[in-house]
Amino acid sequence: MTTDTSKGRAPSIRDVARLAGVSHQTVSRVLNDHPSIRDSTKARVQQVMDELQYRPNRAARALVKGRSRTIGVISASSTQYGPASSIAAIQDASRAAGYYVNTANLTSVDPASIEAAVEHLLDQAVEGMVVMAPQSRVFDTLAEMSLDIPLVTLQSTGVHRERALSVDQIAGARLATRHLIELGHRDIYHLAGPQDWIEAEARMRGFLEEMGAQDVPTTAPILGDWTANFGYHAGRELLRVRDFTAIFSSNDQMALGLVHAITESGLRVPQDVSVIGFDDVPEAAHFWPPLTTVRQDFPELGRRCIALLLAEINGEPSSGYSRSLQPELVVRASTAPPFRP
Amino acid sequence: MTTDTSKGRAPSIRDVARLAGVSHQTVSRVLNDHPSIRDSTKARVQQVMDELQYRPNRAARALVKGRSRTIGVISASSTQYGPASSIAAIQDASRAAGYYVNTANLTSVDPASIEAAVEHLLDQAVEGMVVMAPQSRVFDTLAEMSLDIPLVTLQSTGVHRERALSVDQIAGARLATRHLIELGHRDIYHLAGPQDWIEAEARMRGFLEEMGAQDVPTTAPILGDWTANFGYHAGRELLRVRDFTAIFSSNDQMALGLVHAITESGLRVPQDVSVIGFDDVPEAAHFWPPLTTVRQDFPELGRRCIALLLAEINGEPSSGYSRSLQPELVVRASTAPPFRP
DNA sequence: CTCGACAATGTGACCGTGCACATTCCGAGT
DNA sequence: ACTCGGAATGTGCACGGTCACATTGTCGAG
Repeated sequence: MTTDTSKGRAPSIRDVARLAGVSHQTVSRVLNDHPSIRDSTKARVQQVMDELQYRPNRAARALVKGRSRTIGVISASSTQYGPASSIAAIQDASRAAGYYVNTANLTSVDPASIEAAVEHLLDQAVEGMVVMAPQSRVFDTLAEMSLDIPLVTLQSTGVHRERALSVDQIAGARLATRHLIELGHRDIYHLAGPQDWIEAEARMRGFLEEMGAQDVPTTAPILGDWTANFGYHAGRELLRVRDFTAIFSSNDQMALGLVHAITESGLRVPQDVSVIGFDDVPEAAHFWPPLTTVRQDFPELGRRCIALLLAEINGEPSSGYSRSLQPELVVRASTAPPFRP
Repeated sequence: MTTDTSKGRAPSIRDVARLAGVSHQTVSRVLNDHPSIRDSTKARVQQVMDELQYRPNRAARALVKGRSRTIGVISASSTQYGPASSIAAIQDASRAAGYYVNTANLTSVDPASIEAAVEHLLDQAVEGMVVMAPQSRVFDTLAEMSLDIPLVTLQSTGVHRERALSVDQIAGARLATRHLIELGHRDIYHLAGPQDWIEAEARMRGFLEEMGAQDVPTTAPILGDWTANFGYHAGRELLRVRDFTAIFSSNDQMALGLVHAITESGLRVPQDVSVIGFDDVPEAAHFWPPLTTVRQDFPELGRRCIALLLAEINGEPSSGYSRSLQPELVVRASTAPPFRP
């Protein structure tokens, strides 16, 4: 007779049941904290489970319950500070809630690539999805696929049926712009992000709104690609004209490139040109000069995102969280009143 | 009679079988590309699958096969550029190979937290694990847990039984140190990472080795915490003595902080002090001055890691990959010959 | 014409867990 | 003593695939 669990397979509830002298169902009840189990029975079963190093089989449970306890994350640019912070928070929050997280990276934003990522997650039978791909095209593609699981998006406009959660980019951009105007600047450029990024568009809108509200004439924003490299080259280009005293960059990396170009040309930040960024990456405080910027709380975003998603998955009333987080102006040394000869 | 798939549950192979007029086993064979299936049959089945939007149930398959097709990643500091890049590459490579990835973050390095992360992944029945937590304590804890699944580690010494894969940190550190010595520096400080990080220790070793090999006397390295903030404060401290002409920082962030402190004190990089970093984060080229550093190919590391892990999972002969990647010196403007009065 | 080999397909059991529905046990109420 | 009811536990099946083992069909060799 088979005395041991030496069958190669991991022990199952029936193995536990046999050794504990109960039925497999009783073991199942112990696992699920059923109320009417005698304490002595429960203890005995649990002891056998420890001895056998029993571990419930998730696949079997998922099969019978029809639920995978897994959520999917679709993310572009997950190597960047902001998204990476949010993802880390999402993973922590999910794990705390007993959910597993499966991430699919988007290498490009063409529909085929997006569909592949979604299919990958659906194969996993994810119960919900978080989308952290800020290009508007992604959402168009997603909308066409008509998924029937809850969907929460970060960094989106939320024009489709999905729940959107984000830091208020427009408010942040207005904060940055107002700061420059209040310092006395009138000739302000905006170095924006890529046109099809929702966040880039929102920040640009905030910039234009605030400039309009304060009656400051504006020039057309420059469209960048988020990289320090682009900021550097845009800066060199801009310096050939030099009809400005301040630049609002749509993220910190491009601001870094701008400062690089400005410093290299012999001008000084902030005496000759003020530069303000967006995001407040951890290094921004140590750029030279330390960068004035707008801080976003990425981890909090990730946590709220999971709270919202899990609530929707479990059909709970939507939690009292506000859908929009407020960004915060961080004034450092890269902005100052304009020099007036 | 149940005409449709309107049972609420997703369609199963039996639903497909019924509509296609075959047995469920034939459907299973179509799914698994069994050779002896008539083309006409295969086409018919596939058509029904499309109509029903049939999607194989991973849980059921995992249950019967006893394999989850999932690998786990344990990672500390996943918000940093290096680890984040490797993780992204790991996810891409795994997806390409038909595997799913589950990530667990380490918020702290105490044994309880590590065990919790491992348990979380084990609950998922992962077939292999990647560990990207560079503190040596993590590996000690892991070794005690005696897992019986393949384990590949990045950034480790590989003294335990697991496979280790990493960029050759010692060689990189020697590269950086030699660069400074060749420029003519003799009074060189090393700002190291935290003592219990394997990489920090390796870089420190490389530094000391090269200094020794070139017969340059050394001072004791300073132990930092990787942050720009620490670099800044260490720099301020160091400047009170000023008995050096160059500093080799164990990563780019701390180098940034160093440069901040040096510049702030009125000295210039590289004329008065040369600074060299490690990692080559994308922004390093636009620090002021652009940072000389040592580049590591993080994505390649992730890819090789998965190649190695999957080979081990599938019992294949270990691939021809070398276990160690060579880093590369990137000379920019933050290093120069020392000023001699 | 028969037989065998192989291609094409079908049948039933099984993986580990949870659910619906028994069944047994035991004490309280009448 | 007898019924009743709820607590404690057991029985068998279902979930959606795959596997081992039939079963049938087809065709060429002897």
